Amino acid sequence: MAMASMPACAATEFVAKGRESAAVLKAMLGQLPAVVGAGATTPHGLRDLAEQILRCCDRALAALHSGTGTEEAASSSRKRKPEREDRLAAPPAATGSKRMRMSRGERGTRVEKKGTMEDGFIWRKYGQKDISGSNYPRLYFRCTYKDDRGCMARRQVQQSDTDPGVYLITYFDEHTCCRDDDAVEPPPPAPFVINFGSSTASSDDQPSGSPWPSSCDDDGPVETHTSSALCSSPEEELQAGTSCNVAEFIVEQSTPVPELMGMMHLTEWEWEWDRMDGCLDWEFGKGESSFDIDGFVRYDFDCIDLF
DNA sequence: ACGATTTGACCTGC
DNA sequence: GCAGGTCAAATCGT
Repeated sequence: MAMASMPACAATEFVAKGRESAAVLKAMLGQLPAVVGAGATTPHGLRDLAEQILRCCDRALAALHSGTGTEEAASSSRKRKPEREDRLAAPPAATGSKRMRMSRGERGTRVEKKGTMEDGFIWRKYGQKDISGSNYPRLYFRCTYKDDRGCMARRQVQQSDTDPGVYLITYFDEHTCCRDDDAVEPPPPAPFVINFGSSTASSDDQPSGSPWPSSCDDDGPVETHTSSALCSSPEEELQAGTSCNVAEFIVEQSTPVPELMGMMHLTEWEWEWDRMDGCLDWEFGKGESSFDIDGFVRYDFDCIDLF
């Protein structure tokens, strides 16, 4: 809750919102031909402009991100009380600093998922805590490959009080287990899952302990390209407004920060689509649109000065 | 036997 | 002192 480095944080939020607005604009422009009718003139200039705004915002975010990130890293190395000798004598730096980070409210990337808490990664539960004011405990997971590959990715999962079918997932750190050593063993391949319409039910069928989302079980590894298998690309899809309606997408997992984009091997347009999707939720969620709001991920940038 | 999960204790910031 | 995050021994499942 504490807003560390307030100015940068606020700037980040503003830029993020501006970027999302641009993404919405871009999406709306993309839909225009479908609305007006096939063959209608595409406002290329406007779309280019929107894309330009998006790029500028991305760069601004990246700049802010890196700047505050180093700031954060520097401040996180500040003094801390000595660990208890009888328990934590061996690795004081690692455990101590991490605990400090967490305790003082390290911000992660929050994602809301419906029906399942699976996201394609394999997690090991390491803790559970009852949270005051919440009906459900918070579950703490770390990457299964923490020991094998030193992957420090963590996540916290909490069932929504208002909608028990919704899991509020907060991601911390990035998956290094799937970034460098592809040669060793393919990482869990479906960090980004797009379900269609009835996905929620199949997700419910999924045993909660299973590491894979149901949509992965169908076709094996699923990446964002899955959507492009049905639609040549999300943007084209938006333009075409065909049967593969954006409104039918339920994006069940995403990490909006650029670092995670890299970690999930998203291409640029996937990233654009990813982000845009969230924006659509954010904007269209207000009312009149036909988008499936409930299923959409709600991005929460908080302050992107983590990592 | 081994790995994953549970759960109480511990640590830290507020 | 409290709440939240993590650790690690105990327990469970295979």
